[in-house]
Amino acid sequence: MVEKISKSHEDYLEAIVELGGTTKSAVRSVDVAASMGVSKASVNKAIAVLKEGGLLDQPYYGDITLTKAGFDYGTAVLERHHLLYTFLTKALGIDEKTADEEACIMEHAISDKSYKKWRDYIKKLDLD
Amino acid sequence: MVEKISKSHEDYLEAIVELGGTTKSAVRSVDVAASMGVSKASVNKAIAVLKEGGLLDQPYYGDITLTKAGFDYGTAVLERHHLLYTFLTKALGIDEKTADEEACIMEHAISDKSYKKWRDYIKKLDLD
DNA sequence: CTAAAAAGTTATCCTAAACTAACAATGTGC
DNA sequence: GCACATTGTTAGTTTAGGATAACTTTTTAG
Repeated sequence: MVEKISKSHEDYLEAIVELGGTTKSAVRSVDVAASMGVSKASVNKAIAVLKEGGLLDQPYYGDITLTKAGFDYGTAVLERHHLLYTFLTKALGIDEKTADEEACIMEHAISDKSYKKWRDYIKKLDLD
Repeated sequence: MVEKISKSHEDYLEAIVELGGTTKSAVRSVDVAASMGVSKASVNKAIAVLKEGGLLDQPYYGDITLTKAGFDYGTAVLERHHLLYTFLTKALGIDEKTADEEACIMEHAISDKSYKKWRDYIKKLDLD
């Protein structure tokens, strides 16, 4: 059973996965900060919490690697984002910038059970 | 042009409309608190900000009435909620409780332009 | 190999949004 | 019409999540 974390922390995990972070491939704090548009101090604080929760590792002054749990969590958020983005752009015809912004908020709303239904529904639409 | 307000304040306006608040029909603070599951102190503080923003009126120790702008804003949020709820339950087959919870988050993500596209899309589905 | 740049850390502060508790105003039942 | 319950207000506290600034550590250029 995965512990539920805040939207903000979900965003951090998502960004790390998007930057190529895995259990093997490390990511730098400064890149997370740049990609999210937040200060490195904010990243540092979020990292401490996620580390505490067993979602990632970071040695003192070192780079960030995800744990299995952290990678799975971040990947799940990213998948929801992609799914919603596809639906908003392809099914509804919303422009890319708007779709991305709106997917960013909606991605935090979708439970595992709902995600599967969304996925099946979109698969049936057979978009492009 | 409508001023964008916080998700939290959108929730207050939505709740007031849901309780029957209009420019004519007043709503009591205590009912807003009960329906949202927050303290009356929290309602009081939110009301002060919404009043400041011209979205509602409340005399000292009096009931809440919405302004035209406040009613329109609250109604718009509520419409998005209903639309999403319908989509989640009817199109995706998500259970009512989950759909309501997830619509509560997603409703804050949808811009005016996107709302129209969602509405047209769902109309075409011809649900129930 | 060392000076400077870059990256990570820490301390402190700010804001939004909630809470509790105490107080003030209003409304109701007898 | 007064006592008491209900409702609204205010003050002070907490927590999450951001920021800046100063400092430490690491990396890199020459």
